[in-house]
Amino acid sequence: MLTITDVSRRSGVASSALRFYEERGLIASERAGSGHRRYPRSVLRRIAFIVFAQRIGLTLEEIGGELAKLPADRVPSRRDWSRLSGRWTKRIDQRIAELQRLRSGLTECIGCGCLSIDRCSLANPADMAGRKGPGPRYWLG
Amino acid sequence: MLTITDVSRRSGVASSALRFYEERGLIASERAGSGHRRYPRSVLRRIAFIVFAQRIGLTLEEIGGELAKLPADRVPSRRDWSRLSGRWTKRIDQRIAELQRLRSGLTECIGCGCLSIDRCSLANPADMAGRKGPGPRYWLG
DNA sequence: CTACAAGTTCAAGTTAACTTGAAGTCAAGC
DNA sequence: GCTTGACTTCAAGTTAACTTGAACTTGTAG
Repeated sequence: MLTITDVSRRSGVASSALRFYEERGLIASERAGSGHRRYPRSVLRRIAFIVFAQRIGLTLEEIGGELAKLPADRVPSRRDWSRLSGRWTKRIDQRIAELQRLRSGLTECIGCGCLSIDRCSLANPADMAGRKGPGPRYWLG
Repeated sequence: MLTITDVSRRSGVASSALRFYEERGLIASERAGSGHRRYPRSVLRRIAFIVFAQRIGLTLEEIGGELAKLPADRVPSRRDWSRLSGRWTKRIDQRIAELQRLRSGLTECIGCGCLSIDRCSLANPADMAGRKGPGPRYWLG
């Protein structure tokens, strides 16, 4: 069993953040007789996944929802993690696709010269995007 | 010259946000005799770039810094925007690279079976990353 | 036994990027 | 002239994800 400082050091996540995650139900701890937190090794993997997911762009709430799908009664198996992993990989691919779309918008609108005309959908997306809602949202879908 | 509501509708950015951007020096406006804001058409392009940059992941402060490099004395030319565009495209590529790194971490660490051993750099990055600083930062560089 | 480092809780502070509300001004239609 | 809607400023509120501080307890080294 690890102390909060052990976990903090090994995961790179501050103790205060670990307490915060616990409060939000993302991780759990047992308590020593003293009231001090004690963590099983498996918490490190859980935390690593939390950090991954954050970098992918998930909120703590979403992450909590995902982690809640893991079995509560046992240490998650490779298969369990694999399912999560798959969903998150999908998210990554979506985000990459969005970034590529943004890049196209950026280079095409410069390259094609449409920056010189007012009807350019970059400069003036409401005109082009129409039903997709107002504004640059056109590019953000 | 456009009113704030015109600009808001055409850009998809709320009036309150436009005032906020002005306060932060990201955009500018002239005033009608009444004190009401009046915007030149060119502000739409500027706002579109702001929205783009935000989706890329730049903070308003960074965006302000970039926009400050545009000429203040005239409406930016295609060449001016192109320079910005190039820098932001670079940012996009970096972010895509990071996401691909995250995806590798996610699938490799599941796929290779290292999730079953404690020395896995995903579950326990401090051990592997060493000098790169503590924790999952290893994957985030 | 005495330090003092590490842990605890709980409330309040922080930053980004806005939004909301209050209180008042301005413009257009009837 | 009056109402209504758009506009103004300025202060304060909001959400996420933590951090910091206060006040106090526990564990450990000498």
